[in-house]
Amino acid sequence: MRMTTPILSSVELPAPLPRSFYLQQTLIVARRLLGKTLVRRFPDGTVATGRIVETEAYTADDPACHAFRGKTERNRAMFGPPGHAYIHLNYGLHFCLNAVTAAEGVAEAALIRAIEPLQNASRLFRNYYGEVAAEDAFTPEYLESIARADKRLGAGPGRLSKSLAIDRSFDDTDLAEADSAFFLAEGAEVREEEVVTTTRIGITKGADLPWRFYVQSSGFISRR
DNA sequence: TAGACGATAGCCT
DNA sequence: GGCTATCGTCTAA
Repeated sequence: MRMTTPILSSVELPAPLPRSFYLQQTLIVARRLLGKTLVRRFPDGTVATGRIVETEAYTADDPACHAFRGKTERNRAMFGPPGHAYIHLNYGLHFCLNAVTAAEGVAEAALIRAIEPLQNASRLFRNYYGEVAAEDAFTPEYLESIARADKRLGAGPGRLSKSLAIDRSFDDTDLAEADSAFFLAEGAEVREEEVVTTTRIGITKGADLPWRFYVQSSGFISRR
């Protein structure tokens, strides 16, 4: 028996973080994004949420930053106002979601590398794996519980984008606007002793900078 | 306009 | 832990 996907009304949705949040130093923003809530509103009106547990910072004077060599068509969003999304394709396969930081004209961003599914994890599950034949054999509650425990749905920037059905067409989405397809909202505070600060993943330039942050206790980290 | 390579993830051993 | 699919973007010519 198939049950309908739970629909969260807009009344229940948390308010987006103010644009001023993204005007703090990029390293501070990356750190403070830990614990925040990523809210995704799908075209059919259903909503899924996740808790951010891993981020990285990219600054204008950082050789690993896509905008290091100046403005191009690809990185245009990073030069725009803070609080927008910068989404790029990586390795020809995976999309990566960034929150643009710093004042307009200054190209910096925080990469969101991992989330823990919160509400409507089964929707992320479907996005990631496609329609599952065995789905009808389980209760929605059971599907939701296994989906919430599935680390593939959020641990890694490419997996995260696939689960949330986010691609390059969402580049420049306003993350401080409640009507956007997705935005960032307040969440549970992550204590300082819970945060691990380390070097970034998968880059060769600026590889020694400790600009990656993750929640130590989370099981949804892309790489320890 | 060709050539190089990248902010990865999945599969195989 | 190693290998590789796969393609948009940038750079140099």
